[in-house]
Amino acid sequence: MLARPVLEVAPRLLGAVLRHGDVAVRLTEVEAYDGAGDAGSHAFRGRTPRNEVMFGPPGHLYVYFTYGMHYCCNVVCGPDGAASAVLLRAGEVVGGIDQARARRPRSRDRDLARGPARLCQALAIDLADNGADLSGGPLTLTLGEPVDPVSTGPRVGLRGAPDNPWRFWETGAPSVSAYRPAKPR
DNA sequence: CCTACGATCGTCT
DNA sequence: GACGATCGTAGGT
Repeated sequence: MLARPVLEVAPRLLGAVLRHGDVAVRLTEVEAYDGAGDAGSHAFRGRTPRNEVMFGPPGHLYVYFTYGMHYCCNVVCGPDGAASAVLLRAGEVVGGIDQARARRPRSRDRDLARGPARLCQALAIDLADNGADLSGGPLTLTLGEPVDPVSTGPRVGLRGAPDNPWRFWETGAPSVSAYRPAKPR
């Protein structure tokens, strides 16, 4: 399934569960990054040490560090070498909630994984998990039943990329991240 | 609810 | 040397 085209995979990841140790998050919001031809993608300017996992086989986790303090994670998908990936933007904690609360002590439950960096915090994902195989082991992604209805809209925080509706979320889910417009400069 | 701003450092030009 | 697939807080409506 993850080897299908990214625009097909992304909405199917809604409802999937990502588990890391005891904490499990059910995904409610994702964004598609469509390979080296996508101006919004880290892969747009070619392969670099940071993004090399994106260019590998599907089913692995691409983790990056940003703003000097946050991690975000993606599921690599599409055929091997396509460099496409799905950013995991938000979800709801469905397992290990005590541990997730301990990692984000000031969050209300619905906010524990509401946002890509918060999701990584709740799941304790960092660069040590870059490239991890999601088919088993400590980090596991389990697909669920298709979610319906699904809403779509523009991706968050991008500048200089076409305004494609490549953000997908479960309609009405309370854990969907708050929209933040791209910061003007 | 909303908008504004600072934190903080790896990555790429 | 500029910028970033963000977040938490502060303050206004």
